[in-house]
Amino acid sequence: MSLDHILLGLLREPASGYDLKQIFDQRIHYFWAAELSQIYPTLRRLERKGWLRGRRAQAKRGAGRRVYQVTPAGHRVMRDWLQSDVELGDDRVPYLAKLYLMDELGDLRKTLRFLTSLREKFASNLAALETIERCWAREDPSYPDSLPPAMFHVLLTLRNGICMIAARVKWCDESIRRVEARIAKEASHG
Amino acid sequence: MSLDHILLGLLREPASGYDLKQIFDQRIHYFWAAELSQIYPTLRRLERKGWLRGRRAQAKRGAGRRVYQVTPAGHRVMRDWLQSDVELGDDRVPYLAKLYLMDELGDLRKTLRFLTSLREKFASNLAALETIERCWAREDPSYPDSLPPAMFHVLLTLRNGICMIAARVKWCDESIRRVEARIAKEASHG
DNA sequence: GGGTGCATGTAACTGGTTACATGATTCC
DNA sequence: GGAATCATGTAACCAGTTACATGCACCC
Repeated sequence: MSLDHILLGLLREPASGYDLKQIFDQRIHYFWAAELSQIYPTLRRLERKGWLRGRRAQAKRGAGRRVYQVTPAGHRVMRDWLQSDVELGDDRVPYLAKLYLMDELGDLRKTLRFLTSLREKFASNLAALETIERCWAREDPSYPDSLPPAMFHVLLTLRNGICMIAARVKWCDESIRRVEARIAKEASHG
Repeated sequence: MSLDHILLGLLREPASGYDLKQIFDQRIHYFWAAELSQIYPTLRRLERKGWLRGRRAQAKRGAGRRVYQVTPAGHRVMRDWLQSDVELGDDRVPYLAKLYLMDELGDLRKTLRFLTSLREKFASNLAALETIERCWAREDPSYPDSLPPAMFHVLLTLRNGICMIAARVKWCDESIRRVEARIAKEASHG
């Protein structure tokens, strides 16, 4: 279960469940998601296993917060995971499933609209990631080659996000051209 | 639930659960997976809903097989799904989670080995998809621009698979270069 | 007094995996 | 007789989502 290991990894810095949710949403959303309702019980479980230690702390507002930190045992578990075999992740891609079956509609203009809407979404995701990259480059004029060690691995993953979404946008453009060409052909000798 | 709709879509041609499993594994593995233990109960459920009709048929070997076909009601459900909003799918990418946290190991050679092994896997996936594309091109000299309508949408998804995996390989290469450069720098003024 | 943000949780459900169980037929 | 392939299923489990519940504090 990767979520366990990700939490263990992120908790080198002490943090609460709420803090971790922010990290998921703001910093690593392009490769992992987690809901609070999954994070809280998972933290409790990892604590019971002795991989985390939680302690009460003061909240900015409201009642107390519970801040966790990884234990030496938890740290070992995480390091072992880091060195275990590569897991590729499953590729269930709903938009491809739809597209694959879309000839059923017998209307290429619908396919065109579908691809256009996809492209829009991908393009806005891409813009968001590129903004992050630009911020980094602005803060550090030597970007990307003299980053501190801790940031270097983050850079590699961010670059993955950017490369992948850029490839999606490019594929949308290629596909849109193909569909348009086919529509034009249908119209001319249709 | 996309699996329902995918099965409905694939069952324009009558097929058994076993047949469908072959289709998942051989034809659409690059965007969807399903186990027999999920397929069989799902088919039963869709039949109870009146979206499929199953009938007994003779098996090549062994006992009888059960062959399903979509009903008009099921067909409508699938068409509605095709025209519903784009679903992007979640991106939980275990290999990026690992890489993100891998500075923890404090050894760039481990990162390098990780990326090399990743690249190998992606490259072999890419080769498999490109083989499919080459077979198509061989069978049809006008590939990819004069495909029959039913195949056109399949082409678009296959191209997505190829573009995405190619982008992964390219990102691995970019990353490997970056890691090597950093290792070299460490060694020279280390 | 009401909205927003901080903060933690539970319960029911869904989608999917792993392991197990069964049995016929064909090929070696 | 044994392995491979065809063929269908059940049960237990796991990961993750959605909906719900609670409550404090600060600002308007």
